Amino acid sequence: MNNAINYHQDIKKEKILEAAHHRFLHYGYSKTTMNEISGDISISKALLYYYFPDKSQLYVAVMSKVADDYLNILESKINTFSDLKEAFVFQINTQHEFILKNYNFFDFFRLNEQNLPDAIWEIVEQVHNSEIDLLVNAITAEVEKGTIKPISSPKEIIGLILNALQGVRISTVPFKKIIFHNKEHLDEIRAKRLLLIDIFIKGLTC
Amino acid sequence: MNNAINYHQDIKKEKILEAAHHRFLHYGYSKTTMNEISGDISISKALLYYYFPDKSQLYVAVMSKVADDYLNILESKINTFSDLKEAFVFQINTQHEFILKNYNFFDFFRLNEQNLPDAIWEIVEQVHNSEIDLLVNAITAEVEKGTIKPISSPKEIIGLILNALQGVRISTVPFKKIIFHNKEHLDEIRAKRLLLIDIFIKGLTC
DNA sequence: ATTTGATATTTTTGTTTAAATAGTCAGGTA
DNA sequence: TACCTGACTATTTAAACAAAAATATCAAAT
Repeated sequence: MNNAINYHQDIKKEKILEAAHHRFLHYGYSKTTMNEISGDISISKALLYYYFPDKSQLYVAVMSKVADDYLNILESKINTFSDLKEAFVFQINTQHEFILKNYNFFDFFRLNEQNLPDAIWEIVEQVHNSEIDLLVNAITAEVEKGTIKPISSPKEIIGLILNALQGVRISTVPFKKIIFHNKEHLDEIRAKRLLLIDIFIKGLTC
Repeated sequence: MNNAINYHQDIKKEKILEAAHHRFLHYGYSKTTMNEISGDISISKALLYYYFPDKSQLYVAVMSKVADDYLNILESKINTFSDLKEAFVFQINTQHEFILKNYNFFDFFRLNEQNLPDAIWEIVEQVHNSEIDLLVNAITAEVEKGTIKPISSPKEIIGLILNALQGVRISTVPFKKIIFHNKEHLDEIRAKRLLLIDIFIKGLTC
């Protein structure tokens, strides 16, 4: 019986999360109202508050679920690369697909535009750490193989390279007000990152 | 006589530019008033408008002067480097000192925070192009010497590397709301950039 | 244990008014 | 004629307040 109740609760929560995900993904945090979410699945707004304490925690729940998918992909692939470049290419491509699919949740620039709950930054950091782990693991393996020269602090170097990759922008106009990226922009950025990685790998090779 | 008049005008203009530079540097565009600038040099506000058509063009004039100093340094050094690394180290250090000295004018993040006149972006672009020229020149020389492997589009590669350097951030918290950088932050970023350049150079070397 | 309508509370938006600031101009001075 | 100013107007920003919208709560129903 307790199971049945929890099962029912879980289904309801799932439905809410799904509706919330849909709204947040398309309209962002501020431009989505609790009324709309409850309306989409034909429940009262009060019921939303029965399942989730407030809007910000609902958002975090949605974002956590999305992040979990990403974290699982990374975790399942860790330690499966035959070289460092393969690992980087995987990281770049996975992040690329992930952002294409979840633009409003993990596109860096959008995160800073909206006034999202502070709690999301822990999730962002967790994802970032997972990416670092994956790549540190790959680089360490290479060092042990002797194909990459020994590094005093692999974590620092990987962090630095990820920063550098993050810096890659679309060609026209060096900086200037950053506008939301569309698919073409993201594709261009991805291509440039892959180019950059080649140089990095070469630079780290013995 | 015409010369005398122009000479006098130039002195006055210079004085205004100096006062404006001081205010803009410390308080930024929006938080500096034309009253304050004129007050600082004990002239009427109307006189300001006699010499400069409006506030935004006064700002651009100040910024142009600052940029000119920078452009002159770059130009005087072009083609004087014995290798590519030296050129990159020079670019990083020069930019570093320049931003330390002129934070409100050329610190990227501050530029996007204030609502500056659009015309400044041309100046930013000009500076950026000058940096690219310097480095393209250095890399081309290296390719001709045979120390760096031939590159199909040097300008593109240099642009990419400058993007990457721009991406370098302070360690704590990967992204998160960008706050104005203090000297310690800028020093840390500079150190990391120098580290990164080593890898790049190695990656480009034959 | 779930669910809701009604209601309270907080935040956002819009409007008005006052103050601050940008910008103009007729006229003065050298 | 070139340079300069005080007094003025026009715009922009800020403050204060009301109205609307959104978040959040709760007593009562199932």
